[in-house]
Amino acid sequence: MSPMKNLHSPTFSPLYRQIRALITRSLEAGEWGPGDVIPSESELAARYGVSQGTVRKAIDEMAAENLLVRRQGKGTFVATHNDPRSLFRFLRLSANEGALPPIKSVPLECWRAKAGAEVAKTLGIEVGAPTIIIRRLLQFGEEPVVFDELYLSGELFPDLTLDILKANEMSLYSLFETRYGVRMIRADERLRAVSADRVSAEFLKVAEGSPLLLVERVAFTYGDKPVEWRRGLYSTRNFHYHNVLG
Amino acid sequence: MSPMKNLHSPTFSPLYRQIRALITRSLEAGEWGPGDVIPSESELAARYGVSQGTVRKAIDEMAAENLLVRRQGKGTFVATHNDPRSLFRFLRLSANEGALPPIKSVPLECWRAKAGAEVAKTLGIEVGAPTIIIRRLLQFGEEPVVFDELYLSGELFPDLTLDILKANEMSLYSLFETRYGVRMIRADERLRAVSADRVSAEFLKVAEGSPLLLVERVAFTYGDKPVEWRRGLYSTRNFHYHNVLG
DNA sequence: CAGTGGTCTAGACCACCTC
DNA sequence: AGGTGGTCTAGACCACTGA
Repeated sequence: MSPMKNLHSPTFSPLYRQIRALITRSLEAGEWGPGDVIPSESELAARYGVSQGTVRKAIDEMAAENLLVRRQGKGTFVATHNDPRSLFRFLRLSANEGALPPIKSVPLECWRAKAGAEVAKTLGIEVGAPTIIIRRLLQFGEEPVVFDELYLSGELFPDLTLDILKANEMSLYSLFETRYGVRMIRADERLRAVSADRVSAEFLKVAEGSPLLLVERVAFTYGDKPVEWRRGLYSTRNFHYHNVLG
Repeated sequence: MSPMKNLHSPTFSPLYRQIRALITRSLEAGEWGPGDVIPSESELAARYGVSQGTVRKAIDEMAAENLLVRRQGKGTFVATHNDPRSLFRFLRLSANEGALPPIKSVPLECWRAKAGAEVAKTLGIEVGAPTIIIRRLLQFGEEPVVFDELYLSGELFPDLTLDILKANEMSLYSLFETRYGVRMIRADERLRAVSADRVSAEFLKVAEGSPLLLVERVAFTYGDKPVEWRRGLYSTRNFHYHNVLG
Protein backbone atom coordinates (compact mmCIF):
# COMPACT_ATOMS: atom_id res chain seq x y z
CA MET A 1 0.00 0.00 0.00
CA SER A 2 1.27 3.40 -0.94
CA PRO A 3 1.22 5.94 1.85
CA MET A 4 -1.41 7.97 0.00
CA LYS A 5 -0.20 11.27 1.33
CA ASN A 6 -3.17 13.06 -0.18
CA LEU A 7 -2.16 16.44 1.13
CA HIS A 8 -4.85 19.07 1.19
CA SER A 9 -7.33 16.56 -0.13
CA PRO A 10 -10.80 16.81 1.35
CA THR A 11 -11.04 13.00 1.39
CA PHE A 12 -7.83 12.59 3.34
CA SER A 13 -7.79 9.78 5.80
CA PRO A 14 -4.76 8.52 7.68
CA LEU A 15 -3.12 5.29 6.67
CA TYR A 16 -4.40 3.34 9.66
CA ARG A 17 -7.98 4.18 8.68
CA GLN A 18 -7.38 2.92 5.18
CA ILE A 19 -6.01 -0.28 6.68
CA ARG A 20 -9.06 -0.43 8.91
CA ALA A 21 -11.30 -0.12 5.86
CA LEU A 22 -9.45 -2.99 4.19
CA ILE A 23 -9.82 -5.20 7.25
CA THR A 24 -13.51 -4.29 7.47
CA ARG A 25 -13.96 -5.21 3.82
CA SER A 26 -12.49 -8.64 4.50
CA LEU A 27 -14.91 -9.04 7.41
CA GLU A 28 -17.88 -8.08 5.23
CA ALA A 29 -16.71 -10.44 2.51
CA GLY A 30 -16.52 -13.24 5.03
CA GLU A 31 -12.81 -13.88 4.54
CA TRP A 32 -12.70 -14.37 8.32
CA GLY A 33 -15.94 -15.46 9.98
CA PRO A 34 -17.18 -14.73 13.51
CA GLY A 35 -14.95 -16.42 16.06
CA ASP A 36 -12.08 -16.94 13.62
CA VAL A 37 -8.53 -15.73 14.16
CA ILE A 38 -7.44 -13.07 11.75
CA PRO A 39 -3.83 -12.95 10.55
CA SER A 40 -1.24 -11.67 13.00
CA GLU A 41 -0.30 -8.02 13.08
CA SER A 42 3.01 -8.65 11.36
CA GLU A 43 1.33 -10.72 8.63
CA LEU A 44 -1.18 -7.96 7.98
CA ALA A 45 1.59 -5.38 8.01
CA ALA A 46 3.42 -7.37 5.34
CA ARG A 47 0.26 -7.90 3.32
CA TYR A 48 -0.60 -4.21 3.26
CA GLY A 49 2.96 -2.97 3.09
CA VAL A 50 2.82 -0.84 6.23
CA SER A 51 4.45 -1.01 9.62
CA GLN A 52 3.12 -3.19 12.39
CA GLY A 53 2.32 -0.10 14.44
CA THR A 54 -0.07 1.15 11.78
CA VAL A 55 -1.91 -2.18 11.61
CA ARG A 56 -1.98 -2.13 15.38
CA LYS A 57 -3.69 1.23 15.49
CA ALA A 58 -6.33 0.08 13.00
CA ILE A 59 -7.03 -3.02 15.09
CA ASP A 60 -7.09 -0.92 18.28
CA GLU A 61 -9.98 1.09 16.92
CA MET A 62 -11.89 -1.96 15.78
CA ALA A 63 -11.34 -3.69 19.12
CA ALA A 64 -12.64 -0.59 20.91
CA GLU A 65 -15.85 -0.90 18.86
CA ASN A 66 -16.20 -4.61 19.62
CA LEU A 67 -15.63 -5.65 16.02
CA LEU A 68 -12.48 -7.56 16.94
CA VAL A 69 -11.24 -9.12 20.15
CA ARG A 70 -7.56 -9.28 21.09
CA ARG A 71 -6.19 -12.17 23.13
CA GLN A 72 -2.60 -11.85 24.21
CA GLY A 73 -0.44 -14.74 23.12
CA LYS A 74 -3.18 -16.20 20.94
CA GLY A 75 -4.14 -13.69 18.29
CA THR A 76 -6.90 -11.33 17.23
CA PHE A 77 -10.38 -12.76 16.68
CA VAL A 78 -13.55 -11.69 14.91
CA ALA A 79 -16.13 -10.79 17.54
CA THR A 80 -19.15 -13.07 17.82
CA HIS A 81 -22.54 -13.05 19.52
CA ASN A 82 -21.97 -16.63 20.64
CA ASP A 83 -19.84 -15.17 23.38
CA PRO A 84 -22.04 -14.93 26.50
CA ARG A 85 -20.29 -11.70 27.49
CA SER A 86 -21.61 -10.06 24.36
CA LEU A 87 -25.24 -10.96 25.12
CA PHE A 88 -25.71 -8.22 27.69
CA ARG A 89 -24.28 -5.60 25.39
CA PHE A 90 -27.56 -5.90 23.52
CA LEU A 91 -29.87 -6.83 26.38
CA ARG A 92 -29.52 -4.18 29.03
CA LEU A 93 -31.62 -5.85 31.70
CA SER A 94 -30.70 -6.45 35.33
CA ALA A 95 -32.61 -7.73 38.32
CA ASN A 96 -33.73 -5.13 40.85
CA GLU A 97 -32.36 -7.41 43.54
CA GLY A 98 -29.95 -10.31 43.34
CA ALA A 99 -28.56 -12.04 40.30
CA LEU A 100 -30.29 -12.43 36.97
CA PRO A 101 -32.13 -15.74 36.61
CA PRO A 102 -31.42 -17.87 33.53
CA ILE A 103 -32.90 -16.46 30.33
CA LYS A 104 -35.22 -18.36 28.04
CA SER A 105 -36.34 -17.17 24.62
CA VAL A 106 -39.78 -18.43 23.58
CA PRO A 107 -40.60 -17.90 19.88
CA LEU A 108 -44.34 -17.36 19.42
CA GLU A 109 -44.94 -16.58 15.77
CA CYS A 110 -42.98 -16.11 12.56
CA TRP A 111 -44.48 -15.10 9.24
CA ARG A 112 -43.71 -13.25 6.04
CA ALA A 113 -45.25 -10.06 4.74
CA LYS A 114 -44.59 -7.23 2.32
CA ALA A 115 -42.88 -4.19 3.75
CA GLY A 116 -45.13 -1.28 4.62
CA ALA A 117 -43.96 2.30 4.31
CA GLU A 118 -42.58 2.58 7.82
CA VAL A 119 -40.72 -0.73 7.84
CA ALA A 120 -39.33 -0.10 4.36
CA LYS A 121 -38.01 3.28 5.38
CA THR A 122 -36.45 1.97 8.58
CA LEU A 123 -34.77 -1.02 6.93
CA GLY A 124 -33.82 0.85 3.78
CA ILE A 125 -35.71 -1.48 1.44
CA GLU A 126 -38.46 -1.01 -1.14
CA VAL A 127 -42.10 -0.79 -0.11
CA GLY A 128 -43.56 -4.21 -0.84
CA ALA A 129 -40.22 -6.00 -0.48
CA PRO A 130 -40.38 -9.28 1.46
CA THR A 131 -39.98 -9.05 5.22
CA ILE A 132 -40.10 -11.48 8.12
CA ILE A 133 -42.00 -10.74 11.30
CA ILE A 134 -41.23 -12.55 14.53
CA ARG A 135 -43.00 -12.44 17.84
CA ARG A 136 -41.20 -13.75 20.82
CA LEU A 137 -41.29 -13.81 24.60
CA LEU A 138 -38.26 -13.51 26.86
CA GLN A 139 -38.51 -15.21 30.24
CA PHE A 140 -36.23 -14.72 33.21
CA GLY A 141 -36.60 -17.90 35.18
CA GLU A 142 -40.33 -18.54 34.80
CA GLU A 143 -41.27 -14.88 34.70
CA PRO A 144 -42.15 -13.34 31.32
CA VAL A 145 -40.29 -10.03 31.03
CA VAL A 146 -40.04 -8.95 27.40
CA PHE A 147 -42.57 -9.25 24.59
CA ASP A 148 -40.73 -8.60 21.32
CA GLU A 149 -41.84 -7.99 17.76
CA LEU A 150 -39.11 -8.03 15.10
CA TYR A 151 -39.06 -6.98 11.46
CA LEU A 152 -36.28 -8.34 9.26
CA SER A 153 -35.51 -7.83 5.59
CA GLY A 154 -36.62 -11.13 4.08
CA GLU A 155 -33.84 -11.48 1.57
CA LEU A 156 -31.15 -11.84 4.19
CA PHE A 157 -32.89 -14.69 6.03
CA PRO A 158 -34.19 -16.89 3.20
CA ASP A 159 -35.49 -19.96 5.01
CA LEU A 160 -36.20 -18.63 8.49
CA THR A 161 -39.23 -20.26 10.08
CA LEU A 162 -40.77 -20.66 13.51
CA ASP A 163 -39.43 -24.21 13.66
CA ILE A 164 -35.88 -23.03 13.13
CA LEU A 165 -36.32 -20.45 15.87
CA LYS A 166 -37.69 -23.07 18.22
CA ALA A 167 -34.89 -25.51 17.43
CA ASN A 168 -32.19 -23.04 18.43
CA GLU A 169 -31.56 -22.31 22.06
CA MET A 170 -28.99 -19.66 21.25
CA SER A 171 -29.70 -15.95 21.10
CA LEU A 172 -31.32 -14.56 17.98
CA TYR A 173 -28.18 -12.66 17.02
CA SER A 174 -26.13 -15.82 17.35
CA LEU A 175 -28.55 -17.58 15.04
CA PHE A 176 -28.53 -14.74 12.51
CA GLU A 177 -24.75 -14.77 12.54
CA THR A 178 -24.21 -18.53 12.41
CA ARG A 179 -26.93 -19.48 9.96
CA TYR A 180 -27.26 -16.40 7.77
CA GLY A 181 -23.90 -14.67 8.08
CA VAL A 182 -25.55 -11.47 9.24
CA ARG A 183 -23.66 -9.97 12.15
CA MET A 184 -25.21 -7.15 14.19
CA ILE A 185 -22.57 -4.65 15.19
CA ARG A 186 -24.54 -1.72 16.54
CA ALA A 187 -28.07 -0.77 17.51
CA ASP A 188 -29.96 2.43 18.30
CA GLU A 189 -32.69 2.25 20.92
CA ARG A 190 -35.52 4.61 21.79
CA LEU A 191 -37.25 4.17 25.13
CA ARG A 192 -40.70 5.31 26.21
CA ALA A 193 -43.20 4.43 28.91
CA VAL A 194 -46.55 3.13 27.65
CA SER A 195 -49.65 1.38 28.97
CA ALA A 196 -50.07 -2.35 28.45
CA ASP A 197 -52.68 -3.27 25.84
CA ARG A 198 -54.72 -6.43 26.21
CA VAL A 199 -52.42 -8.73 24.24
CA SER A 200 -49.17 -7.57 25.84
CA ALA A 201 -50.73 -7.65 29.30
CA GLU A 202 -51.70 -11.25 28.76
CA PHE A 203 -48.28 -12.37 27.57
CA LEU A 204 -46.44 -10.48 30.29
CA LYS A 205 -48.95 -11.47 32.98
CA VAL A 206 -49.61 -7.93 34.12
CA ALA A 207 -52.85 -5.98 34.42
CA GLU A 208 -54.11 -4.24 31.31
CA GLY A 209 -53.04 -0.60 31.49
CA SER A 210 -49.98 -1.33 33.58
CA PRO A 211 -46.92 0.82 32.76
CA LEU A 212 -44.49 -0.93 30.43
CA LEU A 213 -41.16 0.12 29.00
CA LEU A 214 -41.32 0.33 25.21
CA VAL A 215 -37.94 -0.21 23.58
CA GLU A 216 -37.69 0.42 19.84
CA ARG A 217 -34.48 -0.78 18.27
CA VAL A 218 -32.85 -0.50 14.87
CA ALA A 219 -29.88 -2.86 14.54
CA PHE A 220 -27.12 -2.44 11.96
CA THR A 221 -24.65 -4.75 10.32
CA TYR A 222 -21.36 -3.81 8.62
CA GLY A 223 -21.48 -0.55 6.73
CA ASP A 224 -24.21 0.83 9.01
CA LYS A 225 -26.79 -1.09 7.03
CA PRO A 226 -30.05 -1.45 9.01
CA VAL A 227 -31.27 -5.06 9.03
CA GLU A 228 -33.59 -5.35 12.02
CA TRP A 229 -36.36 -3.24 13.49
CA ARG A 230 -37.61 -4.36 16.86
CA ARG A 231 -40.27 -3.22 19.28
CA GLY A 232 -40.03 -4.70 22.76
CA LEU A 233 -42.35 -4.24 25.73
CA TYR A 234 -40.49 -4.71 29.00
CA SER A 235 -42.19 -5.49 32.28
CA THR A 236 -40.11 -3.56 34.80
CA ARG A 237 -41.59 -4.71 38.07
CA ASN A 238 -38.67 -6.91 39.06
CA PHE A 239 -36.15 -5.89 36.42
CA HIS A 240 -34.76 -2.68 35.01
CA TYR A 241 -32.98 -1.39 31.94
CA HIS A 242 -29.51 -0.26 32.91
CA ASN A 243 -27.25 2.16 31.14
CA VAL A 244 -23.90 3.79 31.75
CA LEU A 245 -23.28 7.41 30.88
CA GLY A 246 -19.61 8.18 30.39
CA MET B 1 9.92 8.01 36.75
CA SER B 2 11.59 4.63 36.84
CA PRO B 3 10.16 2.08 34.47
CA MET B 4 8.90 0.05 37.45
CA LYS B 5 9.31 -3.24 35.69
CA ASN B 6 7.59 -5.07 38.51
CA LEU B 7 7.81 -8.44 36.86
CA HIS B 8 5.52 -11.11 38.16
CA SER B 9 4.03 -8.65 40.58
CA PRO B 10 0.31 -8.96 41.11
CA THR B 11 0.01 -5.18 41.18
CA PHE B 12 1.76 -4.76 37.85
CA SER B 13 0.49 -1.99 35.69
CA PRO B 14 2.11 -0.67 32.54
CA LEU B 15 3.95 2.60 32.60
CA TYR B 16 1.28 4.49 30.69
CA ARG B 17 -1.30 3.57 33.32
CA GLN B 18 0.96 4.87 36.04
CA ILE B 19 1.28 8.10 34.07
CA ARG B 20 -2.47 8.14 33.70
CA ALA B 21 -2.86 7.80 37.46
CA LEU B 22 -0.49 10.74 37.99
CA ILE B 23 -2.42 12.92 35.56
CA THR B 24 -5.68 11.89 37.22
CA ARG B 25 -4.25 12.84 40.61
CA SER B 26 -3.41 16.30 39.29
CA LEU B 27 -6.98 16.60 38.02
CA GLU B 28 -8.42 15.60 41.38
CA ALA B 29 -6.10 18.00 43.17
CA GLY B 30 -7.30 20.79 40.90
CA GLU B 31 -3.86 21.52 39.45
CA TRP B 32 -5.69 21.97 36.14
CA GLY B 33 -9.35 22.97 36.35
CA PRO B 34 -12.18 22.20 33.93
CA GLY B 35 -11.61 23.92 30.60
CA ASP B 36 -7.90 24.53 31.27
CA VAL B 37 -5.09 23.44 28.98
CA ILE B 38 -2.85 20.81 30.51
CA PRO B 39 0.87 20.81 29.71
CA SER B 40 1.89 19.58 26.27
CA GLU B 41 2.75 15.96 25.71
CA SER B 42 6.47 16.69 25.51
CA GLU B 43 6.35 18.71 28.73
CA LEU B 44 4.60 15.91 30.55
CA ALA B 45 7.04 13.39 29.09
CA ALA B 46 9.91 15.46 30.50
CA ARG B 47 8.19 15.92 33.84
CA TYR B 48 7.57 12.20 34.31
CA GLY B 49 10.76 11.06 32.63
CA VAL B 50 9.12 8.89 30.00
CA SER B 51 8.82 9.09 26.24
CA GLN B 52 6.19 11.21 24.55
CA GLY B 53 4.55 8.07 23.17
CA THR B 54 3.87 6.79 26.66
CA VAL B 55 2.28 10.06 27.76
CA ARG B 56 0.32 9.99 24.54
CA LYS B 57 -1.12 6.58 25.29
CA ALA B 58 -2.17 7.69 28.78
CA ILE B 59 -3.92 10.74 27.35
CA ASP B 60 -5.51 8.61 24.62
CA GLU B 61 -7.27 6.53 27.24
CA MET B 62 -8.42 9.54 29.22
CA ALA B 63 -9.69 11.27 26.08
CA ALA B 64 -11.63 8.12 25.16
CA GLU B 65 -13.37 8.37 28.55
CA ASN B 66 -14.14 12.05 28.10
CA LEU B 67 -11.86 13.15 30.92
CA LEU B 68 -9.67 15.13 28.55
CA VAL B 69 -10.26 16.68 25.15
CA ARG B 70 -7.58 16.95 22.48
CA ARG B 71 -7.51 19.83 20.04
CA GLN B 72 -4.95 19.61 17.31
CA GLY B 73 -2.64 22.57 17.17
CA LYS B 74 -3.97 23.99 20.45
CA GLY B 75 -3.35 21.48 23.19
CA THR B 76 -5.11 19.05 25.50
CA PHE B 77 -7.88 20.38 27.75
CA VAL B 78 -9.67 19.24 30.86
CA ALA B 79 -13.22 18.26 29.89
CA THR B 80 -16.01 20.46 31.19
CA HIS B 81 -19.79 20.34 31.43
CA ASN B 82 -19.95 23.92 30.20
CA ASP B 83 -19.44 22.49 26.76
CA PRO B 84 -22.91 22.20 25.18
CA ARG B 85 -21.82 19.00 23.40
CA SER B 86 -21.33 17.33 26.77
CA LEU B 87 -24.88 18.15 27.94
CA PHE B 88 -26.51 15.38 25.95
CA ARG B 89 -24.05 12.80 27.19
CA PHE B 90 -25.94 13.04 30.47
CA LEU B 91 -29.40 13.90 29.17
CA ARG B 92 -30.35 11.24 26.67
CA LEU B 93 -33.54 12.84 25.44
CA SER B 94 -34.58 13.42 21.85
CA ALA B 95 -37.77 14.64 20.23
CA ASN B 96 -39.95 12.01 18.61
CA GLU B 97 -40.18 14.31 15.60
CA GLY B 98 -38.09 17.25 14.57
CA ALA B 99 -35.41 19.04 16.51
CA LEU B 100 -35.21 19.40 20.25
CA PRO B 101 -36.69 22.67 21.52
CA PRO B 102 -34.59 24.85 23.84
CA ILE B 103 -34.22 23.42 27.33
CA LYS B 104 -35.12 25.28 30.50
CA SER B 105 -34.33 24.08 34.00
CA VAL B 106 -36.82 25.28 36.64
CA PRO B 107 -35.66 24.76 40.25
CA LEU B 108 -38.65 24.13 42.54
CA GLU B 109 -37.31 23.36 45.99
CA CYS B 110 -33.99 22.95 47.76
CA TRP B 111 -33.62 21.94 51.38
CA ARG B 112 -31.27 20.13 53.74
CA ALA B 113 -31.89 16.91 55.62
CA LYS B 114 -30.04 14.13 57.38
CA ALA B 115 -29.20 11.12 55.25
CA GLY B 116 -31.50 8.15 55.60
CA ALA B 117 -30.24 4.60 55.28
CA GLU B 118 -30.80 4.32 51.55
CA VAL B 119 -29.30 7.68 50.61
CA ALA B 120 -26.34 7.10 52.93
CA LYS B 121 -25.63 3.75 51.34
CA THR B 122 -25.92 5.08 47.81
CA LEU B 123 -23.71 8.11 48.42
CA GLY B 124 -21.25 6.28 50.65
CA ILE B 125 -21.77 8.58 53.62
CA GLU B 126 -22.86 8.07 57.24
CA VAL B 127 -26.50 7.76 58.17
CA GLY B 128 -27.49 11.15 59.57
CA ALA B 129 -24.83 13.02 57.59
CA PRO B 130 -26.01 16.27 56.01
CA THR B 131 -27.54 16.03 52.55
CA ILE B 132 -29.16 18.42 50.13
CA ILE B 133 -32.38 17.62 48.33
CA ILE B 134 -33.38 19.42 45.17
CA ARG B 135 -36.57 19.26 43.17
CA ARG B 136 -36.60 20.61 39.73
CA LEU B 137 -38.52 20.62 36.49
CA LEU B 138 -37.03 20.38 33.02
CA GLN B 139 -38.98 22.04 30.23
CA PHE B 140 -38.50 21.60 26.51
CA GLY B 141 -39.90 24.73 25.02
CA GLU B 142 -42.94 25.30 27.21
CA GLU B 143 -43.62 21.62 27.77
CA PRO B 144 -42.62 20.08 31.12
CA VAL B 145 -40.79 16.82 30.40
CA VAL B 146 -38.72 15.76 33.40
CA PHE B 147 -39.52 16.03 37.11
CA ASP B 148 -36.26 15.44 39.02
CA GLU B 149 -35.43 14.84 42.65
CA LEU B 150 -31.72 14.96 43.57
CA TYR B 151 -29.84 13.92 46.69
CA LEU B 152 -26.35 15.37 47.20
CA SER B 153 -23.83 14.92 49.99
CA GLY B 154 -24.12 18.22 51.89
CA GLU B 155 -20.45 18.63 52.65
CA LEU B 156 -19.48 19.01 49.02
CA PHE B 157 -21.96 21.82 48.33
CA PRO B 158 -21.72 24.04 51.43
CA ASP B 159 -23.83 27.02 50.55
CA LEU B 160 -26.15 25.67 47.87
CA THR B 161 -29.62 27.20 48.04
CA LEU B 162 -32.68 27.55 45.85
CA ASP B 163 -31.68 31.13 45.07
CA ILE B 164 -28.32 30.04 43.73
CA LEU B 165 -30.02 27.43 41.58
CA LYS B 166 -32.44 30.00 40.26
CA ALA B 167 -29.69 32.52 39.55
CA ASN B 168 -27.78 30.09 37.31
CA GLU B 169 -29.05 29.37 33.86
CA MET B 170 -26.37 26.80 33.21
CA SER B 171 -26.83 23.07 33.70
CA LEU B 172 -26.61 21.65 37.21
CA TYR B 173 -23.38 19.84 36.43
CA SER B 174 -21.84 23.06 35.13
CA LEU B 175 -22.82 24.76 38.36
CA PHE B 176 -21.45 21.95 40.52
CA GLU B 177 -18.21 22.07 38.60
CA THR B 178 -17.78 25.82 38.45
CA ARG B 179 -18.92 26.72 41.93
CA TYR B 180 -18.01 23.66 43.99
CA GLY B 181 -15.23 22.00 42.00
CA VAL B 182 -17.17 18.75 41.83
CA ARG B 183 -16.96 17.29 38.34
CA MET B 184 -19.26 14.41 37.35
CA ILE B 185 -17.42 11.99 35.14
CA ARG B 186 -19.72 9.00 34.95
CA ALA B 187 -23.25 7.94 35.88
CA ASP B 188 -25.18 4.69 36.13
CA GLU B 189 -28.85 4.78 35.24
CA ARG B 190 -31.69 2.35 35.89
CA LEU B 191 -34.88 2.74 33.89
CA ARG B 192 -38.37 1.52 34.69
CA ALA B 193 -41.92 2.32 33.61
CA VAL B 194 -44.21 3.53 36.40
CA SER B 195 -47.60 5.21 36.82
CA ALA B 196 -47.77 8.93 37.51
CA ASP B 197 -48.76 9.80 41.08
CA ARG B 198 -50.78 12.92 41.78
CA VAL B 199 -47.85 15.27 42.36
CA SER B 200 -45.82 14.20 39.34
CA ALA B 201 -48.90 14.20 37.13
CA GLU B 202 -49.55 17.78 38.09
CA PHE B 203 -46.02 18.99 37.44
CA LEU B 204 -45.75 17.14 34.15
CA LYS B 205 -49.29 18.05 33.10
CA VAL B 206 -50.35 14.49 32.39
CA ALA B 207 -53.26 12.47 33.76
CA GLU B 208 -52.74 10.73 37.07
CA GLY B 209 -51.83 7.11 36.36
CA SER B 210 -50.23 7.89 33.00
CA PRO B 211 -47.15 5.82 32.20
CA LEU B 212 -43.91 7.64 32.97
CA LEU B 213 -40.29 6.67 32.53
CA LEU B 214 -38.52 6.47 35.89
CA VAL B 215 -34.78 7.11 35.60
CA GLU B 216 -32.67 6.50 38.70
CA ARG B 217 -29.13 7.78 38.45
CA VAL B 218 -26.03 7.57 40.57
CA ALA B 219 -23.36 10.00 39.38
CA PHE B 220 -19.67 9.66 40.22
CA THR B 221 -16.76 12.06 40.40
CA TYR B 222 -13.04 11.20 40.21
CA GLY B 223 -12.11 7.96 41.91
CA ASP B 224 -15.57 6.49 41.29
CA LYS B 225 -16.87 8.36 44.29
CA PRO B 226 -20.69 8.64 44.23
CA VAL B 227 -21.84 12.22 44.83
CA GLU B 228 -25.35 12.43 43.44
CA TRP B 229 -28.42 10.25 43.54
CA ARG B 230 -31.23 11.30 41.27
CA ARG B 231 -34.72 10.09 40.48
CA GLY B 232 -36.29 11.55 37.39
CA LEU B 233 -39.76 11.03 35.99
CA TYR B 234 -39.82 11.51 32.21
CA SER B 235 -42.96 12.23 30.26
CA THR B 236 -42.37 10.34 27.01
CA ARG B 237 -45.33 11.43 24.94
CA ASN B 238 -43.36 13.70 22.63
CA PHE B 239 -39.83 12.75 23.65
CA HIS B 240 -37.87 9.57 24.16
CA TYR B 241 -34.74 8.35 25.89
CA HIS B 242 -32.20 7.29 23.30
CA ASN B 243 -29.31 4.94 23.68
CA VAL B 244 -26.67 3.39 21.45
CA LEU B 245 -25.61 -0.21 21.85
CA GLY B 246 -22.21 -0.90 20.42
C1' DC C 1 7.11 31.23 12.34
C1' DA C 2 7.07 28.14 16.48
C1' DG C 3 4.28 25.07 19.12
C1' DT C 4 0.71 21.78 19.48
C1' DG C 5 -1.33 17.28 18.59
C1' DG C 6 -1.53 13.43 14.70
C1' DT C 7 0.68 9.90 11.95
C1' DC C 8 4.13 6.53 10.69
C1' DT C 9 8.18 3.94 11.21
C1' DA C 10 11.78 0.64 13.16
C1' DG C 11 13.49 -1.80 16.76
C1' DA C 12 13.82 -3.67 21.41
C1' DC C 13 11.95 -6.13 24.98
C1' DC C 14 8.02 -8.15 27.99
C1' DA C 15 3.93 -11.18 28.91
C1' DC C 16 1.19 -14.84 27.55
C1' DC C 17 0.02 -19.11 25.08
C1' DT C 18 1.03 -23.47 22.72
C1' DC C 19 3.78 -27.04 21.25
C1' DA D 1 11.39 -22.55 21.43
C1' DG D 2 8.66 -19.81 18.74
C1' DG D 3 4.56 -17.40 18.00
C1' DT D 4 1.16 -13.92 19.50
C1' DG D 5 -0.21 -9.41 21.31
C1' DG D 6 1.48 -5.54 24.80
C1' DT D 7 4.69 -1.93 26.09
C1' DC D 8 8.22 1.52 25.47
C1' DT D 9 11.38 4.23 23.00
C1' DA D 10 13.40 7.59 19.49
C1' DG D 11 12.97 10.03 15.58
C1' DA D 12 10.88 11.88 11.42
C1' DC D 13 7.43 14.27 9.26
C1' DC D 14 2.41 16.11 8.63
C1' DA D 15 -1.67 19.05 9.96
C1' DC D 16 -3.58 22.59 12.54
C1' DT D 17 -3.44 26.90 15.30
C1' DG D 18 -2.25 31.49 16.47
C1' DA D 19 1.02 35.18 16.95
